[in-house]
Amino acid sequence: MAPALELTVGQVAARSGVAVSALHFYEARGLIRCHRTSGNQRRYGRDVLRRVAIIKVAQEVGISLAEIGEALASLPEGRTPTRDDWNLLSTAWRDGLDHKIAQLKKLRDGLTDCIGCGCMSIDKCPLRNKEDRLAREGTGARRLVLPSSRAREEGA
Amino acid sequence: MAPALELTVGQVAARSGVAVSALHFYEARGLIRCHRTSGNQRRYGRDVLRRVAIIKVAQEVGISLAEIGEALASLPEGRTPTRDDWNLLSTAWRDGLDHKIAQLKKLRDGLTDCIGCGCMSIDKCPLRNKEDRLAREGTGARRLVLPSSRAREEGA
DNA sequence: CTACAAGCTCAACTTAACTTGAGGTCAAGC
DNA sequence: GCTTGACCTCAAGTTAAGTTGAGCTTGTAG
Repeated sequence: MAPALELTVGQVAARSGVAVSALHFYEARGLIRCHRTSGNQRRYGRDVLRRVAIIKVAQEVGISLAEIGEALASLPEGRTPTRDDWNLLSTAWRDGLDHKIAQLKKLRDGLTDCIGCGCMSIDKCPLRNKEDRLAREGTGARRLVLPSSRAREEGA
Repeated sequence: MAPALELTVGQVAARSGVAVSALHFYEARGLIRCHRTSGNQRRYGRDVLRRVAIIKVAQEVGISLAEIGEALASLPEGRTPTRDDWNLLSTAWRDGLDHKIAQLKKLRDGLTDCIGCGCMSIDKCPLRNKEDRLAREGTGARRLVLPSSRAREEGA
């Protein structure tokens, strides 16, 4: 059935499961790109589907569009990404993803620990103590950030 | 050093690392609770620290305050949570957390797979195909939801 | 060759999760 | 007993991530 090389915005929306308006939005934020027909309509290369898939999965685990955009920026806009291109993105995210996985496990197992300790002696709770320690290191919100963002903040 | 049994809002903010305004906000949303002094000032029990710790960690992995609130609602407000109370919360979240961990791993390993396949044949990419399949099952946004929310949506 | 679904732009609206500010109260130290 | 920093309430502002709607253009199927 030889699929078309180019996809319309509606086709991308249908295949990726995100709304057309969201695709426009992602484009405005520089996360995806397309070229235009002579009549000014968007046409997407097939790699946009993978980009959108990554955007969606990343969002589901609490990564902001800004951070996703940063990571996706390492991919070439003009051509289909090569193995090395994806490799770059992957290594840029690996640490952050591992960290998040650890956070989730800590939450899950922390709750288990809470059951174990019965939360009768709150000071011994690993979950609480971790946060308490963080609090002593400074004030204000400390959010989990991906390596690239962390580096940016430290540099500032 | 016999720590005080009750904490002021400022002390909770300092120890938990969240702003006073955020604590007020969580209270308005029913996520935490306190009693008042004769002068109308908030006083918190020590278990609020664990609640806030859970709120923070859960938020970091993309769980909404509404969902966190639902889970925390299973904890007793009037007394220090017992082993069974935490157990209830834990089992309510276990599936959702496992699912999120799987999503994160898929993202991490999916990127690895992309490197493996070089993304030359996009149709074989496990990440993209998963999304594409989802898209065929209906339109609109499909977000990862915790079991309780999922049940609520299905009931509506 | 024309109807009409699909696209386009741009501005305004929405929800979540807070923060900021104004205007006033409480309480601990000197 | 007063001053000063911590609290209080309530309203309005902010940022992220989209959605919705109005008004206009494109392109394809009959």
